[in-house]
Amino acid sequence: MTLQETLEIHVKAAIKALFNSELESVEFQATRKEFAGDVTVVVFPMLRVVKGNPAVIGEQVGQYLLDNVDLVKGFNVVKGFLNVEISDKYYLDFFKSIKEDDTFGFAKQKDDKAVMVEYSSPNTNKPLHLGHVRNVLLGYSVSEILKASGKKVYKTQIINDRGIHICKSMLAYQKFGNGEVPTEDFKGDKLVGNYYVKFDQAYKQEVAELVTQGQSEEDAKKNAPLLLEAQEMLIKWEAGDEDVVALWKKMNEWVYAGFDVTYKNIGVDFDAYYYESNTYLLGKEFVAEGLKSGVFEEDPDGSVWCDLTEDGLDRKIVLRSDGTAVYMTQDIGTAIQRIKDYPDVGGMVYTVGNEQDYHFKVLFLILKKLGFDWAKNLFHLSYGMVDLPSGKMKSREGTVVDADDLIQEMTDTAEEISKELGKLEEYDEDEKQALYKTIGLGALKYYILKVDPKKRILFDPKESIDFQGNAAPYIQMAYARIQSILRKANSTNGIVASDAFNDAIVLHEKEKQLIKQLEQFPEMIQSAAEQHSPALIANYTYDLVKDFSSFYQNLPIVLGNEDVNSQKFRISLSKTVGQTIKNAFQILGIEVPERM
RNA sequence: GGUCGCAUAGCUCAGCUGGAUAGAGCACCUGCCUUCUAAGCAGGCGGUCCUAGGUUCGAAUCCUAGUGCGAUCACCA
Repeated sequence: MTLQETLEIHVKAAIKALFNSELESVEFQATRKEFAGDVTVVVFPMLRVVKGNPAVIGEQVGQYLLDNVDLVKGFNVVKGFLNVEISDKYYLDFFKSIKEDDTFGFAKQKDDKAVMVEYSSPNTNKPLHLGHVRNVLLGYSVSEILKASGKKVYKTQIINDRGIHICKSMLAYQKFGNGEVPTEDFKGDKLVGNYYVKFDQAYKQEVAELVTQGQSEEDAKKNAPLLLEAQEMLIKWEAGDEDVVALWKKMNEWVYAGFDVTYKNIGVDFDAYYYESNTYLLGKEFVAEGLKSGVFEEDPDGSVWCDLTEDGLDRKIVLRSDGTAVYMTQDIGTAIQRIKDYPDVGGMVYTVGNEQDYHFKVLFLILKKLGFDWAKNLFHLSYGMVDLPSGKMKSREGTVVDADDLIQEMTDTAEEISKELGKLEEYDEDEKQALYKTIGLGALKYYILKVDPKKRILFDPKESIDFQGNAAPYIQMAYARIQSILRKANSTNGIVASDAFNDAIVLHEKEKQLIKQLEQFPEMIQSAAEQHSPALIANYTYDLVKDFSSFYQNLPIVLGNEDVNSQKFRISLSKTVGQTIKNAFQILGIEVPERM
């Protein structure tokens, strides 16, 4: 039971005993640091049940708690706020109960339904950029947070491997490729992306020529020979043309190999892959079923629609008049297929940008109408775009921040800073490189994850990502320091963190603050899971580390600490804080270094 | 035009179900490295919480209207 739960019972009992009234709930908050006390009971809401002066009621309740509850050792009332002081013993007992738990904060897996989390979901015609990075980091972290909250999780993606976009790259490759193949220094996704850009350049040139020949720009865009050729290619692909399919397979394989390197670089993984080239057919089957059951309706031209006007939305097309699938078709198919493949899945999370809010609203509604009971457990993890100062990133125009390049730049920056600080001299080259990556990548991940997912991020490549203050390296530094302290303690006088300390500890304010902060961690994971927000974990970790840094700079832990019992306690406390930092960063997907 | 989202310090962001004098980091200014790592600590400066109404004992938080920015409303994905 948490401290608040315990106190809630007693406050209710107090109101019952003193005023013979029933309290629905009790409102708590942390006591502000200018007042004495640890937990504050807000008296105002009680006035609905108990009439009287809030200050007087606060006094009476406080006195009751002091008389009847062991862990309460004092109180004071300021206006309508009852500040309750909690005994050190409570905090020490709590700390003892968690200090040897390396999985502190993580809930035991509950035996309920699994969640499938979709993220990344790239097109196969271009490399991953900063926008994908936000998607991938969010999806991965939310998956890990859900796991830590006690859920079983499958990570998945839908790969948009067919369509006009990949045909454009293919066509450009056919025309200008001269048999170029990926090399170790030039990944396949980059290669294919280059031909996508080349297509666009050549296409624009054609359009311009047509316009000088007198066509309107609108017509020219439709009539440019390259576009017509690409569309022809798509038709051939759908018809199963051997040459086209062979080229499509070859180029997609190049892209997948390139993506794998990037994912590995970022440090994310997947449990299941779905390909649009498979699922769009599936969607058609379910559309046919929905047509029979009356969820969908067919127009005279043969197109199939879902009428959502009664739900305040529009009519939505689910099949074109020529019988081909649209985006919605395949998403319906994919969702149903996933549940068939993983029957233990009871809900899904889609990590997709907020430009598709409407699409998912419609998708979820259609799945509900089709009668799937799991449709009520679908969640669109909608996040804001990552924009540049110049505006939106556009792959075609080459105005993107490439994922691989960005990671390399962050690693290089970490190296520069480390050298400036002149640390790491005694490290060998491999260790150094690994550390630069840990710090650089950590800084990038933290920078993105600490922001509320639904807010958009403006990324200015000229302004460097922070390595100080509310940033990953600050937190990693604290972790490394703690490991250093543990080594020091062991080498100085043989104390290890698991050594028992006795109860003759009088908690220093900074020690108590740390324990209070630790106490928050499990519920922080639960609310981060409920809200699908890694930002909560990031900000929590920062607060914990700030408290630790203050503790570390103001109190002697090993050296200069005469009291062996206190040494043991502080070492143990440091170790547990370190473990909590590690656990928190693990679910953000950020590594911590043993030294830095 | 309809719908959805966002708006807090010069900049980047916290602020949970309404609660005490709105908090951090960066930047700027002061101190602190011959004890465990200064990517740090201690402190200072900095606010019309977009505007106007409303609900409430109490509003950055909830409601209404407006302003600004973004997204979306395709037989594109």
